Amino acid sequence: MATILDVANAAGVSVATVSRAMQPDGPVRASTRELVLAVADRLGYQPNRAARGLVTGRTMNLGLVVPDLLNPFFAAIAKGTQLTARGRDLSVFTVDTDENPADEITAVRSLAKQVDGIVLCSPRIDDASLRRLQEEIQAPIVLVHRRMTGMNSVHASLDEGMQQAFEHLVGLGHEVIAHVGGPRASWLGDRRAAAIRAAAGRTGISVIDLGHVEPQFEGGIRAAESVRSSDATAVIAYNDIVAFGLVSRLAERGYSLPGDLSVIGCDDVSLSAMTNPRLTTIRLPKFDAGRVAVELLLEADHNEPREISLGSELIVRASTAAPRS
Amino acid sequence: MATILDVANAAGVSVATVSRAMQPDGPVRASTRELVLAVADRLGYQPNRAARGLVTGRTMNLGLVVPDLLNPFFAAIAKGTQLTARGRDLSVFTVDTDENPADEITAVRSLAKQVDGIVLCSPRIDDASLRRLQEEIQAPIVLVHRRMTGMNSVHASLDEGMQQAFEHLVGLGHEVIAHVGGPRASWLGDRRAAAIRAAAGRTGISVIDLGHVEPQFEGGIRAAESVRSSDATAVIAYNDIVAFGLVSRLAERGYSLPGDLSVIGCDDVSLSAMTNPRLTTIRLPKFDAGRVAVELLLEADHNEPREISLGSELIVRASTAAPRS
DNA sequence: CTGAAAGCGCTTACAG
DNA sequence: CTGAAAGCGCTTACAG
Repeated sequence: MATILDVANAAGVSVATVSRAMQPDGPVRASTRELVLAVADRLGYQPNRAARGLVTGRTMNLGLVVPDLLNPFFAAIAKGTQLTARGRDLSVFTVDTDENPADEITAVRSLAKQVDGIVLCSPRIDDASLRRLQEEIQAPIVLVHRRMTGMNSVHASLDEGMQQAFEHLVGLGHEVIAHVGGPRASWLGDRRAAAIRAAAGRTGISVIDLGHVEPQFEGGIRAAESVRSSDATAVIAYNDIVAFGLVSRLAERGYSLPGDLSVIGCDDVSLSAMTNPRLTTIRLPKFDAGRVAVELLLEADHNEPREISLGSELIVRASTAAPRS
Repeated sequence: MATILDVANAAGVSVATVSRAMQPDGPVRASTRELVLAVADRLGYQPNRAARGLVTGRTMNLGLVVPDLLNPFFAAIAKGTQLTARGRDLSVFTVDTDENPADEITAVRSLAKQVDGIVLCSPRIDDASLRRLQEEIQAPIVLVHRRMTGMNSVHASLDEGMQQAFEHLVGLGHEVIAHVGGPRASWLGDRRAAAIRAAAGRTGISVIDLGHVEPQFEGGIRAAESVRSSDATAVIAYNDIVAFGLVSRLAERGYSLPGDLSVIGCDDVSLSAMTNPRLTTIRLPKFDAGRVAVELLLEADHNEPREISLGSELIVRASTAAPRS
């Protein structure tokens, strides 16, 4: 709990000099810096960042808001954000809103004063609220996996991955596939639907829309029945977790996968490579999305927001195969 | 970016009065508070917590240090910590050390000044370093899933769960089981080994020690061979992830689970209920561990550290069955 | 290169 | 109940 004054006294200099010595390029005589640093080290002095932030206006803190840390997709983004931030000597406040949209607003508001910027991950709030929030606070925000004109964002383009998925399926001999969608009116959901339409059009595969489910394991369970009663020989699920639910229920119903049905997930969550069968999925940037978000934040120009689009790619594993003829 | 002075001016009172009005039980006339609060609300005033912390000595921030957010076990603990903290109006700095012990020390040090306490989760550093760290900083630390005399901690007792696991196996008709251990010299690992010895002794089951593997999916893959060549009809894995690796490789080798082999994991990570077959596992407190850690931190008495032990329980799912006779 | 002083946004005795 | 003032730990013009 040594303070800058303690160091100054012990070193026989003023606090101003200590302050300068602590800065890599502060104007101090080399020998003075050496002395100060030695004393600081001996006393275990760590500058109080809050006090520093008060005067510099830079807190050296970042805020990270995610809907659910238990969702490995967000955990990966959080990890990317953390590690990148730490590499730049930034601390990060993480808040898990537990999928509660109202909490996103609260979180951003309370974070606003104590951070230099906020990474807002897949916000569930509507466009209007989002825009209002942005105008209300002064800290720059960067959106992850959501886009909004006038705001900084980094998101994934699903197009490449989806196109690859369709080509993969066509190559295997599939002709009709089903799509199990996630929550309605989710930004990512809309993007996904568009990517599917585009890929379907290009490959000539026909797509059966099986409607929307909650983006959880249970959603997949619930969708299994409609998949069974459809003519599809393959199914693309909203995300990996939904795919797991699908696979699980189908297996219980006696399906042998991938022989009886090919399943493709989305996200490439770490567990996708651990299930049985291992899941073929469309990999979305997670760690990288977090990394880029931090970089964007640091060079954010409020007047000229940037939208960064990262790619996606199909990861072929064992849950897809040729259909039974 | 309204400041307390802005509010004071707009309300025609002093900053002291604004400050008091913002505190639930501050000594202000009711009508004054009403006025101030209205003005504050209109201006979107949010007190600067860093400035407040500077004078009160309470930052209203907590630090959370975990080895790996991608590990769903730690993600759950992080979530429990977050949500509990938020319920008490505390913000939490999260740092992911990426399994790097040295970073634990760095993280705790840099956090020390800006938080009221630190939740240190499953630290990988050795006892001596841990103790040194504790003495070096002034902020209270509470250990999660690690115990150290003289420090606050919340950890899980594996005894109940392990006993239940053995009884379950005995009831099914198993007589010899294998144990795949995790990293040597891990605190939790030692506890686990002790719990197994105790349970084995009580139930009369004989245990084959299959050595240590990395606590990852690959560890399970690697252990599969020795499991196959052993006489065990059931296996207890270090954690769920290792169990997944085991199951995966065994399935590839043509094993039908649980008929050919019963598998029990540990942790009850969310994915355990999503795999095929669903994993029987020993549930360890995760969310609750995080919650209790925060509570402990708030009432922490440096002079009289407390050690809280939470229970464990067997969750029977589909990866265990009677052995083929 | 160095120090004295002002000030960042708040809270809290101290007076009234 | 309210205000003026001091002070939390720092940084940064401003002088030297």
